[in-house]
Amino acid sequence: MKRKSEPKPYHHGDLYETLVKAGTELLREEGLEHFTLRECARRAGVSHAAPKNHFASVEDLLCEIAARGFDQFVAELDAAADSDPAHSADGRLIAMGRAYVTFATANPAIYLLMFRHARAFTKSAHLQAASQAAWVQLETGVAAVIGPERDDVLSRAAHVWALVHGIATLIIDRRLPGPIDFEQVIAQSLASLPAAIRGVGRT
Amino acid sequence: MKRKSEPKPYHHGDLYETLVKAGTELLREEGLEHFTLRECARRAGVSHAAPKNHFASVEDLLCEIAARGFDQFVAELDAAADSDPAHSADGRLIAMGRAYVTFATANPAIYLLMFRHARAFTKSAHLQAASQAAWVQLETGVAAVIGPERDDVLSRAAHVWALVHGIATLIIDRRLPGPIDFEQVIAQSLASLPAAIRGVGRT
DNA sequence: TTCCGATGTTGACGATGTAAACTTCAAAAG
DNA sequence: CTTTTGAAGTTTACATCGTCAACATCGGAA
Repeated sequence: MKRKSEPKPYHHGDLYETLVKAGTELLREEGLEHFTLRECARRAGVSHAAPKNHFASVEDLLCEIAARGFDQFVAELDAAADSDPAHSADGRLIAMGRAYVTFATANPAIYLLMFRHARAFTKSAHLQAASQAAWVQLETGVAAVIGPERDDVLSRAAHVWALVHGIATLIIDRRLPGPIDFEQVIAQSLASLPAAIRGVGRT
Repeated sequence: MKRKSEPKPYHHGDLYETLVKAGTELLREEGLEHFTLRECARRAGVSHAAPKNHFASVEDLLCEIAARGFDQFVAELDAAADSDPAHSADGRLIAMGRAYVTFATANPAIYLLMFRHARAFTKSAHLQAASQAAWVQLETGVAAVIGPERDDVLSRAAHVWALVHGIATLIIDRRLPGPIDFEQVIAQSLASLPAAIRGVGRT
């Protein structure tokens, strides 16, 4: 038959994409703690063992979801950096930092999956590539701020990452005391960043 | 009988302490991901349902373990601050930051339980008190650096916390790229902290 | 000495991830 | 056009988990 030209190769729809989509929604709604392979199958309308044909384990499905999260993440940070009106290196880094925290708080469960979930990060080529791209992006931004000839680009990039990652996770986990103004924390922290990574006594 | 004078009130030993101890060891050995109430009971030598008499749920046991972790954590940070040779506010804050990261990397599973595990933090008075003490400790250190009359002590304290929390979690989760020198990251990040939270244009 | 209630055990329930055996069906092979 | 084949999906099963309820045990209060 094949009246539809979309990829519907076998009896059911293309379950792979359906599962990734259902898994992403489940993650957004219930969080990583309540993420369940059987619930993904339920939402996809198949039996609980059907995913086995497409994902060897629940980790494999999570890896694919995380990899797609990284793709979107990198794209949003790139867009933010380019939208900096002053087109200065400092402005680009700060804009990226803000976009970082914005992505994290807008997609908390996916962010935590991407940056916290420890397991099985070496098993997916897609995930490794996307994750690597994010790091290169950060390194480039830092090098532009402190100067590419510096020998501490790596550790300064780690400094930047730690700060925005810390802000993002503390907000997501609701660890900051009630009266704190998140916006003020973000603005102040990011504003201090270029000078901090440039180092006190250096150019 | 009671030949032993140690607290063995009923048929078995005092299971409460035994479970906390077994749970802490299990956490250190296997991590939060593989923490299991039944395994705690197994290690304590009791049946799988025995813990129910002392902890209503697995979360309750984790709360007690976390609370004790906070007690030790606060003590170590206090000791580190007092051991600063220069006795300067900056030096005390940096020493506390270093002790923070040291505690986290030395007790990764317990640290993650304390600062990451989202659930049920409002159910334990012990935990709430210990956690609050840690925050006050941080606020005091920050106020000493930037001046107690400043109106942004809260947000600057959040900045400091975010930085050390970010460093700690990135190291624990092995997210930093291989060639990075952790010690350099810690030293540089902490060194930049006093000036960063003092603000560029202020005293 | 008796009795009670806290403590611990046993067995059960539903949920999960995963494996194996079985079924279905589209497309390749003849 | 018929046959075969193997990927995709279903069913069943198993071990594990947290939690609950019914029962057993025994130290200390009455």
